[in-house]
Amino acid sequence: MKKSTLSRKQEIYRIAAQLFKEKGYSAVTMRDLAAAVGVKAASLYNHITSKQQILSETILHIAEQFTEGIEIIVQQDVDAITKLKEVIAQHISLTIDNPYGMAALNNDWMHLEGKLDYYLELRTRYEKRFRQIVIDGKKSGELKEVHTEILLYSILTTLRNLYLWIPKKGELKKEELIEELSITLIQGVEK
Amino acid sequence: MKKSTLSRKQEIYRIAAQLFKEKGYSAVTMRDLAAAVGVKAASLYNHITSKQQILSETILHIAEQFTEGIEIIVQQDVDAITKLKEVIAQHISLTIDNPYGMAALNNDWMHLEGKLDYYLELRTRYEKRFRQIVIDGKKSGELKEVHTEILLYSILTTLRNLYLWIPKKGELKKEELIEELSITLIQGVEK
DNA sequence: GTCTATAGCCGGATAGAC
DNA sequence: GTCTATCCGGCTATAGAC
Repeated sequence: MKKSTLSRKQEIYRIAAQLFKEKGYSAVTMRDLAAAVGVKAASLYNHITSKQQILSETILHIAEQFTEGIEIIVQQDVDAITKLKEVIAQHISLTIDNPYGMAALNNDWMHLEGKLDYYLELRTRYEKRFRQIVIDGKKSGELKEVHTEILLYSILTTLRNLYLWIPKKGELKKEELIEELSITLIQGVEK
Repeated sequence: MKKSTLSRKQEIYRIAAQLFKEKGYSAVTMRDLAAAVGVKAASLYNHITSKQQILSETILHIAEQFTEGIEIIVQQDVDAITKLKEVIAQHISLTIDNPYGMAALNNDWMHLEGKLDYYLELRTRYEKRFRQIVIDGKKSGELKEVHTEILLYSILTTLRNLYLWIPKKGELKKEELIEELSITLIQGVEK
């Protein structure tokens, strides 16, 4: 049946992403992956077409979600702080959904072979939307007059690396995390 | 002369760190490194002992600087906000000194073979000192009552990834960067 | 101190039996 | 759909000529 084939493929993708997070794409061998799945390396090829395709689908699926998401956020008729909070919430949601994929997105994008340009285009578009929110927020007086790129990258870096510690904080509810992280990133930590 | 041998070795280390930043340790071959240096792969071994040692020395040298630095900072008799600013300044200084080494420290530590445990010990010690500054700051009322780990990791992640964009911002002076980043991370971005 | 040649091993992927 | 066997190329590192 198609369903069982699909879930077998997805299981391989899921385990691959975990291994990619631990050692990076280049250091994970098909023999490693096969052992983690519980088969021999040759058997993987009944379900997948190549190692490269695992990486490519994993990364691009998430990158598309991010770029589509922020394009919806920027179009809304709300203030910049609200948009920033929605961006933070989107990062938290997507990271909770797929922390291992987030690791691949962050660390292994340069190993994309055929679709590197497409990935870079998605990332550039994402950063452009994010930057526009910051610029608008400074113009409207909602945000401080700090250097745009510093503000942009300091927030974005924290969000992009959430996968490093979110899995450990299973006890923290998603809504609490959004609230606390919004305070930390937007209002600062000083009382 | 010893001096020229040393600088040849250091040149190889420097170029290796640049390649490690671009593709990651595992994806950089000794042939890649040799080509970037301008010799054949076999010739590298007159100056270095192994690929692994390049990684190991690069990472541990920086990790030791961080851990030694924060141990001096925490011992000072100043308030928590001042200590936080000094930690930020240390990250900026060490990143400007060696941005490519910072990339290896962040992304390739898991490929350390013999000295992984030592690295992890240094990192744990560093995070422990940083956490203590946060806890003290909350106790003294200087810092908000947000979740300690959220505050810790959101600041630490931004600092650890400075190497990603600091090289591009060559026009920004170090003191300005320290000032602006301190504002962004500590006081927040909302006006 | 750099080179060519190569040892010895491991990589992704395929062929074909079951 | 999984297996064994294998292709073929690339990997780190060494040997030894120059």
